[in-house]
Amino acid sequence: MNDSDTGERNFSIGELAGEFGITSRTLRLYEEEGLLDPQRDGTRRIYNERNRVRLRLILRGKRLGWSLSEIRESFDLYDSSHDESAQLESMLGKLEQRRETLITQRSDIDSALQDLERVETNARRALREVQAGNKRRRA
Amino acid sequence: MNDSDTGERNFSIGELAGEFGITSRTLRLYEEEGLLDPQRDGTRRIYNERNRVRLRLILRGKRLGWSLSEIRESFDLYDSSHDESAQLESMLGKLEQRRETLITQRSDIDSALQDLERVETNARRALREVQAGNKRRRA
DNA sequence: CCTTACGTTAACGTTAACGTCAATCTATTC
DNA sequence: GAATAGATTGACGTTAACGTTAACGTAAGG
Repeated sequence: MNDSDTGERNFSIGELAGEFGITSRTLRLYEEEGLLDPQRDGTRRIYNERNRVRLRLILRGKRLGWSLSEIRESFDLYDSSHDESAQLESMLGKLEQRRETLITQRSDIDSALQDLERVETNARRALREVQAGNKRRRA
Repeated sequence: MNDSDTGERNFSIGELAGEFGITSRTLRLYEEEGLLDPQRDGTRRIYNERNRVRLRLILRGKRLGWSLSEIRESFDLYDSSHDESAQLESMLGKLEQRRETLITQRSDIDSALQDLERVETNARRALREVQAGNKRRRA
């Protein structure tokens, strides 16, 4: 084991970037925006498994079209303190909001998929017809 | 019926913007980007039902995080000619790609919803505990 | 010791998706 | 007919999310 004593692997910024198909610049930006905070070896960034999980969450958020600040808010939501009831209630409200947008997003996806299938069957039919026409012309 | 002879209603840019919660600027931009092309009454834009349907599709795309050019590409895909088999095959490929990203997006949504539920039940539990503590303290 | 690879910060550049504002036109209303 | 409401084009401003470059440090290898 190259690292301290836990059975955990560590990663340089370049390794992590390569693995996830992003650039180092992007990782530094995410850190600047408070989405990641890797440890340091002197000045060098060291990423551990926990950081990788976070990164995966960030990228999932991006695939859903969230902005970096929306992603940060979701982290804040998840990490927020559980001691004041006012806090907890506002949190539950925000969670409910998120759920709603996720659900309309899912129904948007479903209708987009339906549209897609319509277009696809049309295209397949058209393709068969074109090919049939070609056969006749060659005969 | 205020308009020509078809039973269709027409809309000014302001009406349409108001109805969909966007600004006129946005509608003009979408037109500039080739996503909409309303008729004109002199210089004024006139939107019909067909334009509204398009707009709805645009906004659905936005909710899914698509860029305007991705949205335009999807329109191009839907409207593209059905006469050359090469065209049709490349089209089927692109459709397949779209389907894949939609499906990973949907599974992203599902896992995000699961995370959300975990956090929510935790928050509810914490809220009950806090409230129980308050009761005891008041007693 | 020199090169090469990889890292650092800082700063400026770029693109998309609008917002904002100015100058002007048109139709309606008092 | 003067004012008001909404429309037009054109241009410049703004923000987010990076890309790119400069200037520099550091560890490994030949």
